[in-house]
Amino acid sequence: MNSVAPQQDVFPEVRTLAERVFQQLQDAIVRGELAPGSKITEPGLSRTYGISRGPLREAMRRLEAHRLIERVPHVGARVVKLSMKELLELFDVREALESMAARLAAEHMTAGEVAGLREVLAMHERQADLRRGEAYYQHEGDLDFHFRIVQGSHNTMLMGMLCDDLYYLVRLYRTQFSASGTRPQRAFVEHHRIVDAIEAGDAELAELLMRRHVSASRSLVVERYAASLEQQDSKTPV
Amino acid sequence: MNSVAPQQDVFPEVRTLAERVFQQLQDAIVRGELAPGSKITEPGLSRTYGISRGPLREAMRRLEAHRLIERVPHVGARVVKLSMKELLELFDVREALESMAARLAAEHMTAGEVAGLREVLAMHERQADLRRGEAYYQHEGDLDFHFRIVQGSHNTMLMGMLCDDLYYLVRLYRTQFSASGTRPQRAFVEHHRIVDAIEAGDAELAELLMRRHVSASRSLVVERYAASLEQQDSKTPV
DNA sequence: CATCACTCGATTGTCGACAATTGCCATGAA
DNA sequence: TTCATGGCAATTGTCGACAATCGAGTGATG
Repeated sequence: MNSVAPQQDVFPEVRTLAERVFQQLQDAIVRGELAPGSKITEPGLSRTYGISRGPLREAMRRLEAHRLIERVPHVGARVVKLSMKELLELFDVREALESMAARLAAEHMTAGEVAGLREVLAMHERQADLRRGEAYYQHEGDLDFHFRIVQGSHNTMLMGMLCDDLYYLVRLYRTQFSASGTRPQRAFVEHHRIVDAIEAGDAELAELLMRRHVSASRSLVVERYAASLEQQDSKTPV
Repeated sequence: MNSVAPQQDVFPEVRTLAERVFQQLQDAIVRGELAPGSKITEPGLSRTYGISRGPLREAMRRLEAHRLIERVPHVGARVVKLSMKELLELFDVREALESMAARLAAEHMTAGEVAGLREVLAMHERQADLRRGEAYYQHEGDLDFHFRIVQGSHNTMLMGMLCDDLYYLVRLYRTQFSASGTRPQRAFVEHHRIVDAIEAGDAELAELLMRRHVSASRSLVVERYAASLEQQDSKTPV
């Protein structure tokens, strides 16, 4: 159902321990239950998850490849901690990939998929009306929107890169920086215009709008960061 | 015994078995020594590389995350085999990421890096002059060119995605389809124009040119594929 | 002859133990 | 005090063995 929605603590129909602990760890990291930058030891995780180190290490290798943890041979592993530089890099990559996704979506999305996308949009608007400040649903909702467009591109490789890799990093960033409200009203307008372009089959416009959309998010992050720095400086003047 | 041709046997300064076998397998797959689509079994690889299954499985998990092998739980793993559809998907992703890379390179590349890039270009031209048809160096050279531009973007995440993931798939495709000559003369001209734009700091132009460059490669692949299909059809008319 | 159930060999999944390396801490000398 | 040094505990790397699962081949049955 909810494609990007957070997993509850049980992962059914997962046939192997390594797979389950991989998903559990991925979830724990993205939710911030494992603090960014914190060191994780194999005996520790082995105990908490009640499995041996074999499958655990396999799961960690996968997490490493997905850039959610960083390992140093013979030393250990720690949860990634996104710096502002890396966060901005992430936005550049998103801009490139998601604008391409929008373009392909405009070319390949079916009428049914477009309808589903509109439905998602309407639902999130209702939710945002209800709970104005609390932006949790807005969060997942925003990702859900992007998620659907990527699916609509019908490009398996693109889907893999964005949904399996980047979106987890985006969610990690959102918890790490506790970034709230992605400017709801503006974003909604932009979302609608993107869907309009997709529905019209206007690939170039969809691409351009998505590009601006992601770029605007990036600018907002930069803006806020600069503001927070300024505030910090005024607190510690000398 | 060694069904897989042994590497020049040593990857230096690699401190762990899992890391070494990962690189060896990656190399073997990309070079086609492990045939695309062929099944690989853990006991088999364990014997050929002389290690136990523990580190081997860790290496395989990483290869799986990098999309070089595909695994099915309790069944086994096989080397990926790029279909034409997936190959075209790969080109779309490359177009998105590399055009972004070119844009960022135009903004961030140092004079020294530009000079190095020009040097690479000149070297490949000399080599292409010498060995006209044999395009092996052209292959690696082409990737080298793109590789340097990605580096010039100074975007770590982008570098990771392209150099750690996509470029291995590109090389795999080149061996799998034994794709020769990437239209040397045309490509060289395009390469030079891209470097010109980068050196001039013209981000938009660099992006556009790179986009066209990748897109042209894609079109060429489509063209050749259509031609090969046609030929096949004429061979087996009924 | 086709189809289904079953058995068996092989492969994958998991575990606990052992070896190797690291980082910390105490001890001692300059 | 500061720095070097050596030992020690903890963690990581590797291995071999056992359990669980799959699928190919065999034979029985309609």
